[in-house]
Amino acid sequence: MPLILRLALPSPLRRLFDYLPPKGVVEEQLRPGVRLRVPFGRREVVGVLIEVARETEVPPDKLRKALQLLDERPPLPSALFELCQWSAQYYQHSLGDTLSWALPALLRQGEPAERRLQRFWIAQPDARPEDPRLARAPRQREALKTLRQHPHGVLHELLGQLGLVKDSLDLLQAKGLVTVETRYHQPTRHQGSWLAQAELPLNSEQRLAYEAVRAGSGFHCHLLEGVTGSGKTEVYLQLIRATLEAGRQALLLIPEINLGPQTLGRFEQRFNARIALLHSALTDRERMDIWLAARDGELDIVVGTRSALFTPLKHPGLIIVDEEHDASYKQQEGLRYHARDLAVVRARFENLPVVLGSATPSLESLHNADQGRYAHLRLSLRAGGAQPPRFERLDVRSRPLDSGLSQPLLKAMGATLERGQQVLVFLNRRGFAPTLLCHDCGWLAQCPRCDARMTYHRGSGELRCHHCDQRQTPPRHCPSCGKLDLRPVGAGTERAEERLQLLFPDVPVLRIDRDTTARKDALGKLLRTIHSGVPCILVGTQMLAKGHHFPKVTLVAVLDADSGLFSADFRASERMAQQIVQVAGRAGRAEEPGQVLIQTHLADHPLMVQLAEEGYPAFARQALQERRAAGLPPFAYLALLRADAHRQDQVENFLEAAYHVAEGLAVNLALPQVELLGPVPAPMERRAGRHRAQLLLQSSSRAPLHRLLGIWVVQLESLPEARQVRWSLDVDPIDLF
DNA sequence: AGCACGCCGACT
DNA sequence: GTCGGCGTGCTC
Repeated sequence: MPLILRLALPSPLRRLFDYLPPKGVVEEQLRPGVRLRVPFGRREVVGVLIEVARETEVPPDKLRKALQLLDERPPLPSALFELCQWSAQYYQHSLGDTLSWALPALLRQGEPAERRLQRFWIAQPDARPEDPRLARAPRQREALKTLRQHPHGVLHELLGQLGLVKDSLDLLQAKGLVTVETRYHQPTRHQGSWLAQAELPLNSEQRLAYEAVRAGSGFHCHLLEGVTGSGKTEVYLQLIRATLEAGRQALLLIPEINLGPQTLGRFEQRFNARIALLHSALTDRERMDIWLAARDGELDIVVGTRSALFTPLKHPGLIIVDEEHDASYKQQEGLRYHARDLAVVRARFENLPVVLGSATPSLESLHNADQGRYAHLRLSLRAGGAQPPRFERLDVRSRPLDSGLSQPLLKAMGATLERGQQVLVFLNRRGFAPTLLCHDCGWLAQCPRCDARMTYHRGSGELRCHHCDQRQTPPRHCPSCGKLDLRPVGAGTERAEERLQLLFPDVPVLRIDRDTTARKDALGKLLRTIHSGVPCILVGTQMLAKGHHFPKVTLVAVLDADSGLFSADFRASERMAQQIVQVAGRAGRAEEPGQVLIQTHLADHPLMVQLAEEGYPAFARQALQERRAAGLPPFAYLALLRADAHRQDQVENFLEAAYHVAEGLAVNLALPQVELLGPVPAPMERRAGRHRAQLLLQSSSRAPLHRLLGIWVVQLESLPEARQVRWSLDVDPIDLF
């Protein structure tokens, strides 16, 4: 019997494919984890060997021969390979596709798993621009000066960017003033201490947290709940220093915002270490070089967003997930993994400590801490004894609103500006107005492709759908009754900006949202104005809630907090509270506590009261109780089957069929814990011209749910109704849309 | 998911 | 006459 190679292939199909070995390849070379190029249908793909078997169910006429063995040894270390297998299983995703998400693009295209040697131009240490041989060679002199500013050398490909000309360098090389080195492109480190800069002293709470993480050995998980300004980052830095001293590598995950450069800067100042930042602008080659360097132990610290979780580490010592509550850790397509949850799984597999940090922890993590699964560490003291911001509910029931702004709020803003301080207005809604309304007949500007209103953008003079990016010029007459009285209703950031500029003509009003920061460095320019300290008003969306610090802002106004309290999504209130607290955290400085005014029509709502009067921890307690009472996560486990299609009946048929299969499984497998809710139309039934619906599975415990899911998805794949729809299964969905 | 095959509308 | 629309069938 010949050898049978069982491969995971980059395909959504949740099964392995069997092949015969390529010509001339012997059994010893076929180690699980190596890549092979194989014919697949009418194309060639790269697969990963899962196992070598002696027999196969596949009829011999279908069995094909693999084309080429691509690796001598498996490129993916076994710990990570196991993490991928676990993830594929947990998220009910195809293993081959899961591996594709984890491997650098070049590896899944079949490139050799080798780093690229590159040429670097380096000035000799004793080369001086004053060298007499350069007295009559001004261009060489300039080139040498430029090169001397780069002690690690300049990549050959980047010479042009620095205005360096190869001819000058060749001449300098001939004089022995410049050399070319061929080596890997990677950060370097000098001999000696890991610290390039002294550490800040830790306060008592920080020290406790630091020591708690250091005290354990092997896997343990810590929830570090630290209010803004309490110095979480310093704790991270010192934990990383201790990790480096132990000869190990650290992995830091950050949310998907532009905080990478800022974080990297801080790390580079602090450490004499080899640090890499994984960000979206990297080329495939750069990404693979970092991946390989980390795997081979040639990087000390890896910083990156969600997908960086899959970076292999030769000597892993610590994983930190910063802002662990942030929704960007959940991937919303393909393999729908949650990087925070997988970080904990990975730490368990690799026997490491993991730290989840946030000022506003997710209810999931708080619950895990309550259950004793995570150690709960708290940082409540602000640096320099700064006072926490004061929260005030501003009841706007029966108060007239002027472009979404109430009189008391405007008064408070005026007073703040008069004192020479800055005001931040938080409004999580872009555009001028959420919709256009005909005052005569009630017609609303509706997106033709979605069940949603179109937002009116005055700046660009168009109606835009924020769900499918449909754009059109607003009608002059009402399309329904022909009258001319079309009015923008409600207020977005654009309208708030315009109105505030009218009301406060003497101060700049800076709008910060996706529309005003689309151009490169537009955000940087706005931030520089803010940091110059002039009194001004910032109007912005959640972009303002993340990362930045505005010491001159002493008043934060939250305009539309209510939407979080009556949304259909059970997580809306948690998100709203996190956003409010995060925005509030941007404000204030040591001497001057910030003031936070929350405009609301629901001033008596228990969650609102808790948040404003007692802060986030009390809010979270209250919200957790409500979740428990309602049997919602984290007290229950969810899986959501989503489907969409051109025709509504196709979606219905598929979900009905899926329902019956699941119902049958629940009975046959005796899994009464698993409840089926639906199928129901999605909260937005039509989006981008497609009909959407979903089926929710809810269970009081995880094991029965997963038992059912594993069998269910395989059956869904072969359902004839499935061919007419696009469907996906979301395990632990974070939003039900 | 790709990719090809296959059968019906407006055009270089 | 053909280019190309997306239905449907398959991938060891």
